[in-house]
Order: sequence, then C-alpha cells, then structure tokens
Amino acid sequence: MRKKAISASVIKRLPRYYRFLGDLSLKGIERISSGNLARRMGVTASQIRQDLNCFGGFGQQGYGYNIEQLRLAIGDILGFSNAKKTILIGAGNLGRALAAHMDFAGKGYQLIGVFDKKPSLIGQVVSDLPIRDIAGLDEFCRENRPEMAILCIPREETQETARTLVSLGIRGFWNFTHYDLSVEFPDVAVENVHLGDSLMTLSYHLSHPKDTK
Amino acid sequence: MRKKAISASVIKRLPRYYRFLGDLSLKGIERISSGNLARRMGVTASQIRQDLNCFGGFGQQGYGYNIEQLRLAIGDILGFSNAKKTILIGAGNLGRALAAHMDFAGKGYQLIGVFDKKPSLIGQVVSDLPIRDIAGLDEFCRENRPEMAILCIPREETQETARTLVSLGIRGFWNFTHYDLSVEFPDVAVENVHLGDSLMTLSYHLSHPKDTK
DNA sequence: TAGATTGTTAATCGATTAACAATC
DNA sequence: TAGATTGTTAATCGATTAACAATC
Repeated sequence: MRKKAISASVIKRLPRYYRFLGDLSLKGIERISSGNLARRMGVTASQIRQDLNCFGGFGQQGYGYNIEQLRLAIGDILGFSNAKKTILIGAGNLGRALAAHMDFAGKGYQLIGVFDKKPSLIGQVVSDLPIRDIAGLDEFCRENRPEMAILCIPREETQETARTLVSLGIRGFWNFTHYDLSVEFPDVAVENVHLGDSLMTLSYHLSHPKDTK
Repeated sequence: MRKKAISASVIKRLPRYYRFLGDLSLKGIERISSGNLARRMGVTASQIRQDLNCFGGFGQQGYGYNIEQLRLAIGDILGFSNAKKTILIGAGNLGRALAAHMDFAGKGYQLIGVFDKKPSLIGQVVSDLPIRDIAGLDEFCRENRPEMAILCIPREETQETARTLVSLGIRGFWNFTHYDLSVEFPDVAVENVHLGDSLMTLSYHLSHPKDTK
C-alpha cells in the first residue's frame, strides 16, 4: 500500500512550501514555475521538483504549478484535513502564549483542554478554555480521546508525564520542555522544539561571523 | 587564520551535546566515552568523535572525555563567554513569555530592552525591564548598541523592522514571526523559529504513522 | 506548432558510519 | 604492561544538483 518512505529532509521542507504558496495565493497569483518559486525561496528548482514528486505530479509541463491547487495538496499531505484533538499540559507563561498565539485550526488541530497543577491558575480561561486541574487528566482523556499533547512543563516532570499520556492514548507530542523525548517512545510522533538550542545556535553564528565571500 | 568552515549540521548538534553534558555533570559523573554518550543520545559514537574533532581533540585515548571540561569547551565554541546585548521587539503574549521563560544569561545573552508600540503595554514591566515605546528605538540603539534582536511582531511589520534594526547595528535575529528572514540579509545571523512549521511537521507524522519495523 | 517547464534519471556532493592505527 | 578509547582516514550512504527527454 505505501510507497517508499519519504525522507525527513523532504517532510521538514513541506511547511515552508505551504507558507510561500499561501503568500503567493494571497497576492492573487495563480501559477508559478519551479524556477520562479526557487528564486523566491532561495533554493534550487531541482529540489522543489524532486520534493513535490515524492508525492505525485502536481505540475504541468510548459505551464508550471497551479498555486492554490498545490497549496491544498500539500495541506492534505501534511494532514490538515483531519481534526486532531489536542491538549496543553502546563499553562505557565509559555503555555498560555502558545494557546493564544498559534493557529491550531488552520493546521487541523483542535485544542480541547488545558491542564496545570497550580491552584491559582485553575479556573482561569485561556483561548476560551478553562484551565483544569491536572488531577482530572485521566478522566478527561478517557472521555475525550485527545491524540496530541503540548508539553510546557518543567524538565523533571516530563518523562513521567509523557509516559502517562502515552498510556492514555496520546500519539504525538509538541515538546517545549528541556527534556529530550526523542530517545524513548519509538511509536509516538515527537517534535522537540528546544528554544534554548535555537538560541545557542544563534550564539554560535553571532560569535563566528561569516567572511563576506 | 580560520580553518575550514564547520558544517551547519555539526553546529546544530552542539547545543544538544551541551545539554546532555550538563545533565551528566549535574549527576556528578566525571568522564564518559563517546560510545556511552552515543547510546544515551541515540546517535553513533563516530558522529560524536567526528563532530568534536572539528574543534580540536578534547578526549584522551583509553579514557574518554572529561564531562565538565568538554561542556565548558562547547560553551566557549558556542560563544557563551561574551555578553551579547539583546532587545525584544514586540511584547505580546509570546514576547513576554520568552522574556520571562528563557535563560538568556546562561547562553551569554543580556536582555537590555523591550519594545512595543501598543500604548497599553508601554510602561509594564517584563523580566525587570520596562516596556518601551518603539518610537524610542533609534535612540536606545545608538546609546546601548544591542547586537541581537528577538522579533515577536506581526508578519507584515517584519521586513521593515528588520531593515531598520540592521541599519542600527543589529547583527542577529531570533525570529518568531511568520516571515522568512533567511533570504535577505546575507551578513546577518538569523534563527527562524517558525513554530507553525514545527506544528505542521508534527501533523504529518501524526497522519502518517510509522510501521512498527 | 514552438516554447516552456515538468518529471525523472544520472552525476555530484556532502554527511554519516566503519575501521583501525595511535596512544593514554 | 594490557585494555580501552580516541583521532582520523577510508567506505558508504543519502541528499542535492544537473541534465534532458517527455509533453503540455
């Protein structure tokens, strides 16, 4: 049933295509060639054609790609069409900011619950959802069957919380903790965001400026 | 003066080494072999040795690596030793959460100013800093010479704001906007975080579960 | 039709892994 | 010293780029 697996490099580039195609669509442009898109994105036309052809022939010789059609196709590939029920664990500064700031619906997610253990937070409303006591997590999951969990909790609690969540049916984590979930849980999808790593990488580049070639 | 350039793949792995070495150090472990570290991190020992040897021989045959010594060396390579003055542009939910949540000092950054244009925010205090009117940005930069800017502003304002900041001496961006700064500014260091892309990638993996091999 | 541009194969390049002599 | 483990070279693997026949 499945063709050969798509490489991680290709998958990580799809969201960027999706974004650029969205911009072009908003500008009212209807079609684009791989060469033109490549110039705008700072990549090679070959790469774009290779990447897209992992999933099928979306273009037309002599014409290029229909922007809106391609955008929708990539959205489908990325899985935006099915509603993925999502919970947020940890409603501190970062958790609340994410709940308020991200466009979950546009990516096929549906935020259905927010949890924290801190009494002063419980009951507050974030993004139209009441912050619930983490003590009610089991019951909530059994009733509502969320499949994705956003982790904004302290490092020390991550491993145990993740194990609990997996046992409750969670199949993917968007992990903002300083703990590396990738090593365990081979069957669970994990995106480790690691904002600290990103800041460290930037520090390297600031400290080692490129020569002007 | 400079040796051959280090590849981006290697640089992006350094923060993860730094983190794992920090954990080991806290556990009171003193030395480790590439093989042991590789097992813990889920990578190959070859990769660790190759990566480290881009920067010099930190290990000792028959012994391995001294954890704390290696950690400090990687911190130096990442540039944590010089204080990088930093400003935050945009003090909305996400900006304020980052200011409160991140350990800037531990990575050699020093947050010295927070800016927004929204009157109701100006004057509020975030992470011990008053939110300033963006109108005073020029003067502040000329006086204080920040070199890095965190961008938490709307998409539409990004390009122009970034250009202004570069003209005011900013040499690096930690970019949380939905706009892709990488294409312009060849001489400026940019880390595009693109939380949305990460969420989309996760969506793909949730929608295409791996076969249990 | 002629020109443009794809889909796809082949060539190149870079990154990862394996192997092992050097050496602590 | 003998055993362990590095630093480093060589082999493999995968990803990117180039090229071009197919075709709209």
